Amino acid sequence: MSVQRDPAGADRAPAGSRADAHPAEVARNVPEATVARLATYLRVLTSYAEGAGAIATTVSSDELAVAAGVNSAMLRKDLSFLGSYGIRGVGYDVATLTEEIARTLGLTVHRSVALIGVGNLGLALAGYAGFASRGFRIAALVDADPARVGTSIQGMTVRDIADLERIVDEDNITIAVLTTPASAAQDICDRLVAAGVTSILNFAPVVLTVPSHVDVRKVDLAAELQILSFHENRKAAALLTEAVRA
Amino acid sequence: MSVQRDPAGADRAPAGSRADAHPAEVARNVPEATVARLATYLRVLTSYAEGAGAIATTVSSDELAVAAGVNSAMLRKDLSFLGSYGIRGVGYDVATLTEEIARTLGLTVHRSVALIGVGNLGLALAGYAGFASRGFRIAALVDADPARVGTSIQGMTVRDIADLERIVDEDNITIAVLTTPASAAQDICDRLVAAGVTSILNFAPVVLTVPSHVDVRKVDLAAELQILSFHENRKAAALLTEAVRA
DNA sequence: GGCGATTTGGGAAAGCATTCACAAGCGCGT
DNA sequence: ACGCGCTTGTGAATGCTTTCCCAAATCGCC
Repeated sequence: MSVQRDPAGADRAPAGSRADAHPAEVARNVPEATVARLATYLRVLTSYAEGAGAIATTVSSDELAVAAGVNSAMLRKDLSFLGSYGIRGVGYDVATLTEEIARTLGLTVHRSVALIGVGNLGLALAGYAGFASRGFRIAALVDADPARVGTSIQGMTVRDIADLERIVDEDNITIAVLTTPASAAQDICDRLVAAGVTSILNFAPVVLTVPSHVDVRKVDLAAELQILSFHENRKAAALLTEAVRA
Repeated sequence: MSVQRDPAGADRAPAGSRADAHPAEVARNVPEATVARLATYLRVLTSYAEGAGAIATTVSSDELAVAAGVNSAMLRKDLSFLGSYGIRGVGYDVATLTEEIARTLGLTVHRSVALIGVGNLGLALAGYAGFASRGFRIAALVDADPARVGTSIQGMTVRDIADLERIVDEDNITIAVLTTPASAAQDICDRLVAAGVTSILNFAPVVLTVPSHVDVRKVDLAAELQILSFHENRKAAALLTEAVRA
């Protein structure tokens, strides 16, 4: 998602930067929609490698597509943006593909993530195993509440929002996860950006305004439910008209 | 269908059901991308109504678009799917538009939501004010862990997953939020569907397989970070080539 | 060494979504 | 009553995604 890419979202790099693909491993310009799916493919591949017994060293686009819940043509096109790592008549080597996707997603480089706002949701995210197991480590927990600052969570000490700039700088934070109340979000966002953060995952229900070099992804939990509600409504209406017709 | 819809996602109703717009308030077939944005518009409108003093009883597509972080032409097109509720030369009446969006999203009907899995994330969601304030009430908390079953959270008693079918039935649950471990997700999903649930918000990092009449939305937190990571990578590469050129 | 079964890669078509651009409608001031 | 400025609603244009489809590549078998 969501873009401020929520559902869709496009902010194009306005400047040229055609990135003429010469310097070895500059990722070709992969479409946004593809990037979002790469993460899924990677997860499936990982589970293949460990889970199912490492028997299958190779996987076909069809198998992988089924496991990832997408059309196999789409999967092949997605992978073709990374280069030609498949073998015709055979499939994709699990290890190679895994590595290639991980590199494209920039997961081979360590990136420090800060979590701002240690309320209920922040707590849950701090302990979320999925982050750790998929290549991310929370490097700092930050909060504004004096009652929380200094306490220890998951072996980390919660630090004071007053020191935000210093924390970003010292720990080389480039990605921040924002779980503050809506009222504080834009303010903290501005400070993060000023301090050098260039990517923000925003759980606060507000639209953040950022300079064009900063990426924001929004996760709006209530919106997700509302979208489901819409479909419930549609289904109910469909049933109704059907009943009327009968 | 049975598409997962993570970032984008389109599943059209394949069958006819042209919904000839006769039966009063059948929602015209609103594009998926639009539905996702309606939730945002609704939030902004609500904050207008309360927050900024109820002075402005009307709002222009430009104002609203800026507040929602989208292009004003897109906003107008989005709203036009609901019907013609604007007044040329003036704008949209805040109250009318709010109501109209809420109705389109099916928020005027009460829907019971069950939360399955009361781990860290589940706990956070149970207490998430955003749900309550935006029209959803958690009607049931369910977990498999005997240590948690029977405990009280947010004034609700955690119930046993063994009673899942009865709970869904008795409380008339149509929407379920899944925050179980990945390994249990598909299994519980199947039981939910069999019991009559038709919409699922899935936080477990697996692709759920469901019949076509069931909607699934996936929220993959680690994937969000990976997408940001990709953009970090791209930005770094852009800087690099720029430096080389100089 | 060649043949058939398989599976990728990618051009081309089809389908959606976003943006542009402007005519049509509305209110206000005169 | 009328014109002017403002703002909606929407056809057309553009751009992005997905799907279709098939030639080219590879393996295993005879």
